[in-house]
Amino acid sequence: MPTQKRVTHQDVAKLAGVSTAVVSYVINNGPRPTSLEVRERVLRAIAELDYHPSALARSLRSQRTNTIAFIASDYYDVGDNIQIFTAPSSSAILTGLVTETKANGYYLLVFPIGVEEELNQLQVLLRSGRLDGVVVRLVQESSATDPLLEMISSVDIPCVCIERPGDPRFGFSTVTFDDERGAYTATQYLIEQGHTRIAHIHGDLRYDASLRRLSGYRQALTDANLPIDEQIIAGKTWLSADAIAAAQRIMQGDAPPTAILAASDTLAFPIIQFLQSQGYRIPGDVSVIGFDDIPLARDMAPALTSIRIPFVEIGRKAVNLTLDAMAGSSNANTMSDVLPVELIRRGTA
Amino acid sequence: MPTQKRVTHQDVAKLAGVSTAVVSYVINNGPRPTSLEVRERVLRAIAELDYHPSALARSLRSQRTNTIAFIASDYYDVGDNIQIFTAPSSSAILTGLVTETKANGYYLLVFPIGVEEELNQLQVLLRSGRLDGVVVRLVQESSATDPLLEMISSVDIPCVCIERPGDPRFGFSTVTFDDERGAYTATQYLIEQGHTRIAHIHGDLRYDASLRRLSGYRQALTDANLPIDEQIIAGKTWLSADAIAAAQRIMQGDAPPTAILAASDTLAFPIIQFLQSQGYRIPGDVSVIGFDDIPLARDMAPALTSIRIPFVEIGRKAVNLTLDAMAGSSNANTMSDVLPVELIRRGTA
DNA sequence: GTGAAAGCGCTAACAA
DNA sequence: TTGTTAGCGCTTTCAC
Repeated sequence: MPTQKRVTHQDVAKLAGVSTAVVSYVINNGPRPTSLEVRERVLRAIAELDYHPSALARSLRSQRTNTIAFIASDYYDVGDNIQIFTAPSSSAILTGLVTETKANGYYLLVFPIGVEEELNQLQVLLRSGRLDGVVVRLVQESSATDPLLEMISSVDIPCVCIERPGDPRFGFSTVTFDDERGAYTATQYLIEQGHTRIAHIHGDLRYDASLRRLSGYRQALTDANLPIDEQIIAGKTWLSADAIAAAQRIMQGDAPPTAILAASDTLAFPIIQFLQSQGYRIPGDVSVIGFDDIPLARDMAPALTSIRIPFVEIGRKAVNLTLDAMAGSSNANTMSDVLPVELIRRGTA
Repeated sequence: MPTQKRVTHQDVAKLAGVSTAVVSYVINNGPRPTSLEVRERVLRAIAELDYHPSALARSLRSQRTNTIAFIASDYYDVGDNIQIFTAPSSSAILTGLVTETKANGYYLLVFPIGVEEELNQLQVLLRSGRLDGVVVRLVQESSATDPLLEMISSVDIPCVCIERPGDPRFGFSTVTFDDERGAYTATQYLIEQGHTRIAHIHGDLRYDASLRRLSGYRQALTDANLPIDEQIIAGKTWLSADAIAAAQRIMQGDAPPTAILAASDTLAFPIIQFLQSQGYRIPGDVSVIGFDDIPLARDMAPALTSIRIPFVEIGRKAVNLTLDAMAGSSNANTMSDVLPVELIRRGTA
C-alpha cells in the first residue's frame, strides 16, 4: 500500500516560501523573532499541509523528549494473580501522575520493575535517551533501594522518589506521607476511646510502610504507657488470607484485643469479615481501623474508619518536582515533602 | 557542569576497529551477518564503553519506536475527585497492558482523554511519530466514538479497541467482554433462586456498559416471562450516593424487589450498606449481585456475588493484537475477541 | 529578519 | 564479509 509520505519541515518551508529555519522559529516561538507577516504565512502553510512535527527528529536534535517515566518498583511475586496497578494506592498515585504530566504537556511512560528483578531492562530504558525525568516509586527501606537509585543517579536523569525516601546522598527530591504518624494517630484514637488491648495486623514486612506503621502503633502504646503485647501483633503479607489467619490467631489468645489496627483497608475488610463470621460485632465487640482510605471504605457496612493518604496529590507533587528538577540546574535544591495523613472516623471505630 | 558526552556508535566502531555499519549489524543481529571474531570485538567494545544506543536516533532512522500508547478514553467530569485509574477495571486492564508490553520489549505510554475533550492533544501525539501502535479504551456506544477512531484511522497507526467495539468500518481489532450475557446470567440465576421481583440499579447510561447490562437484565426477565417493572429499574451515575438514592427509591415502591442486580461492585457495596441500614438482611430479605468482581468482593461481609470480568486478560490480549497488527501487513485480519464473563457465587445471592 | 548548512546518532543501500 | 555514506526531520549556529 502507498503509505503517504510524511509532511516535513521542508514542505512547509517551500509552500510558505521561507527557509526551514523560519519554520522552526515559528513553531517554537523562537529562539529568534520572525516578522508577523512571515509568521502568518508559515502558520497557514502548516494548517494547509496539516503538518505535525516529528517528535523523534525534534528530540534527537534538542535532547528533550517531553517524556517522564514512572518507575513502579514493587514486589511482583505475591499471590497467584499479578497485582501491579490494582493496589488502590498505586492507581490513585498514577492518576495524579498522569493528569499532571498531561497538564504540563508531557507524556508518561509506565515501567514496572520487580524489586528482585535484574536492572538491565531499566538500564536500557534510562540510557536510551527517551526520558527527560523519572518518578520512582520505592517500597523497601532506604538502603535496599540503593542499587536502583545508584543507577538512575549514574545516568544523571532528574528523579523524584515517592512513597519511600531514597538515600539523601543521591540528592533526589522526595514525596512521601507519614505512615508512622498515621498509625500513631489511629492507635491514639483507639486509646482515647478507652481501648487498652489494641492489636495490630501488619502487612508484608518487606515493605517499609509496614515497618513504619508498626512503629507508629508501638510508639502510641508506649507513649500512653500501655504494654506492647507481641501476642496481638501479627501479619504476613498483603493478602487477605494471611490477614484472616493473623486475626484468628490474635483472637484465640488468652486476652483478645478489643480493637485492631489493620495495616491497610484491603486487610481490614477481610479481618472484619472474619470477625463477624465469628460472631463479633463491629465496633461493639471489636473496633477496627484501616489504612489508606480507599474509596470503598466509605461505602461498606459498617463504613470503615481509616487513615487517609493523599495519593493523587502525591502523584501530582512528584511530577511537579520532577519538572522543577528538569528545569532548574541539576543542583536545584532537593525537596522532601512529607504529606500529612488524616484519620477519617466512620463506623468501625 | 561538564555533562559527560554520550558514547556513540562511532566510539564503539573506533575502539573495535570496525565500521559503524558493523556495529549496527552486531547490535541488531542483522540485516547482514558478521564474523564471529568481529562480533566479539564489537561486543567487548560496547561493554567497555558501556555503550547504550540512542532510542531517538534509532527510531528516527527506522521509524519504529517500540512504544505503544494506551488511550484511556473516559468521562472525566464525574464527581469531585478525579477517577482515572482508580476504577478497579481500569487498573486491572492497565496491569495487563503494562506487563504484556514489557514482556515484549515495548514501552507503554499512558494517555487519558476525556470523552468531551478536544482531540487536538491526542492528534499531536498520534502524529508525532512516537508510537508504533495504540490500544484505545472506549466507553461510549459505538457511533459516539467515531471521531476518535476516525482520527486514529487517518493517522494509519495499528490500533486495538478494548471494552467497547469501534465501528467495524475502521477495521480495528477488538477485545471486549460480554456485559449483556453477564447481566443475563446474573438475572437468570436470581430467577432460578426463586426471585420474581428483581431490580436493577444501573450505572451512568452514557456508558455503553450500562446499556448492555441493562439490556441483558431485561432480556433475562423477558425470556423467563417475567414482567419488566420500570419502577424497580433506577440509577444515575457510577457514584455511590446515586446508587443509594436509587436503592431508596426502589425499596420505597409498592412492591419492593427481593433481589437487586447492581451494575458494578462499587455500586453494590453502598447499596448493601444502605439496605442493611434500613434493616434488610442480605441475602435473607434482599439478594444482591454485583458486576466486575473486584478483589474486595471476596473479602466483604457478606462476600459479594458478582460477575467476573477478565480485565487483566483483556489488557494482555489487546497488546498482543496490537503487536500482531504492527507485524502483519496492515490488512491483517481483524479479530473480535469477546471474552467470557462468569458468575461468581458468594454470600449475597 | 532570514537563508544555508552542520549535525543530533543511527540504519541500510551501495560499493568493494 | 566489511567500509562508506546518504539521509531520517529537526534545531541552531554562522553568515548575510
